Amino acid sequence: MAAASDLFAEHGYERTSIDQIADRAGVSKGALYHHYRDKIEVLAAVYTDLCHEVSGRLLGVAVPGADPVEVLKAGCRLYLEVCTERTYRQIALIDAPAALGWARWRDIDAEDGGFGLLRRGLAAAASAGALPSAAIEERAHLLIAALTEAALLIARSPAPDETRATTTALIERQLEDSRTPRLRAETA
Amino acid sequence: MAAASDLFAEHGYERTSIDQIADRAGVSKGALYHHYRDKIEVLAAVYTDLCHEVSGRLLGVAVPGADPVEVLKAGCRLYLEVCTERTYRQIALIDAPAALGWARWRDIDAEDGGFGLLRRGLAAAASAGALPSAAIEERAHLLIAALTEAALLIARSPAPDETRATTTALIERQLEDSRTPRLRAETA
DNA sequence: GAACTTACATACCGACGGTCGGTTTGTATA
DNA sequence: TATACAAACCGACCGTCGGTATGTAAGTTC
Repeated sequence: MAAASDLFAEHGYERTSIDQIADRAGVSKGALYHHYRDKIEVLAAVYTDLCHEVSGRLLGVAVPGADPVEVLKAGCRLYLEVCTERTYRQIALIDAPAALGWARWRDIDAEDGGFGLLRRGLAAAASAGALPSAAIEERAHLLIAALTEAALLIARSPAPDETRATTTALIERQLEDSRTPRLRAETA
Repeated sequence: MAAASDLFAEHGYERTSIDQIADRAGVSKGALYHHYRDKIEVLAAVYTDLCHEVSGRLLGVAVPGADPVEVLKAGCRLYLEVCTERTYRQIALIDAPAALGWARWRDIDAEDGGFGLLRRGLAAAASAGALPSAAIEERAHLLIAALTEAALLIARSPAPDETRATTTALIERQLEDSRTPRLRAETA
């Protein structure tokens, strides 16, 4: 797994051969195929692992009691930072969707990764009355897609810091705009 | 090109072999490689063509003199319909980004496809004062990413019409929210 | 200790992308 | 019509790579 992760991150999934992974791991091809049905399952395992790791890091920003929309914003900021790390970008943003297919990619992310947290975050904000409770699933999809796009845009930008600031502001603005309007009495 | 387009649309890029394309086109492999440097260039050509075609269709919604934001909304609605067509979905949304890479995918779309129109539409809306003129490039990216995600979500949805309505509403709402606030005197 | 499972290793297969030497067809010139 | 050259085209061949078949040594169970 570590060997595969390294090679995928460095050369991409397609350009990494099963033999290379086996060699790096110090085992034979047969051993590898004993543990994984095929190459794609290796990627699925590596990606799932990565999702777990990122989930752990993202959970750090969830301060209980805080404004749920602010928590979401903080999560988005941190996620964008994670997205710029080479390993996550290559494996989770580029290879996984291409090789696993969009559906499975999102499913794994929803189960074990940041997408799942995002959905729960939106649901929490909705049940706290801060966001509309309608179309949470769809909102989550549009948001994660925007974050992913922003990450790739930042990665290619000649001025990454600036691009990050701009896109972050746009996304946070979107979150702010979608707040449920408060009654005047509630507005402190 | 037509042969390749059909096969890609039906079986996907990876699962289509050069020999199949050549056979279907009634030429030899050598002839094919005489016209295209490698397999990826065949996809690039097919995708570029597809972008042109879609651009033409999208241009139909641009009514001169209309509210630029409304034009954008209409364009988004039409684009979402295009996205649900099998050929466009498979080639432009699934295979092209995976095989060409995100950067080249967006570049072609920006040059010849809907993404270019979107950018110009946002720019037009900005210069008409309807949208902020800042961060147009980034806005365009976030919007096209949302549209793409919505398209794939719709394609997988058990209730596609409903999902399309929901996502369309969310995206139009976003556009509406990002209007530059008008002075009170201007608001008819 | 026989039957069986697990965990590997090695040799091998078929498909596929891409190359290359060579042939045919088209075209400009004399 | 003959010559020269280029563009279009053919199909056999090669290397790589994902995946499989076969073999084997070390437990585990009864």
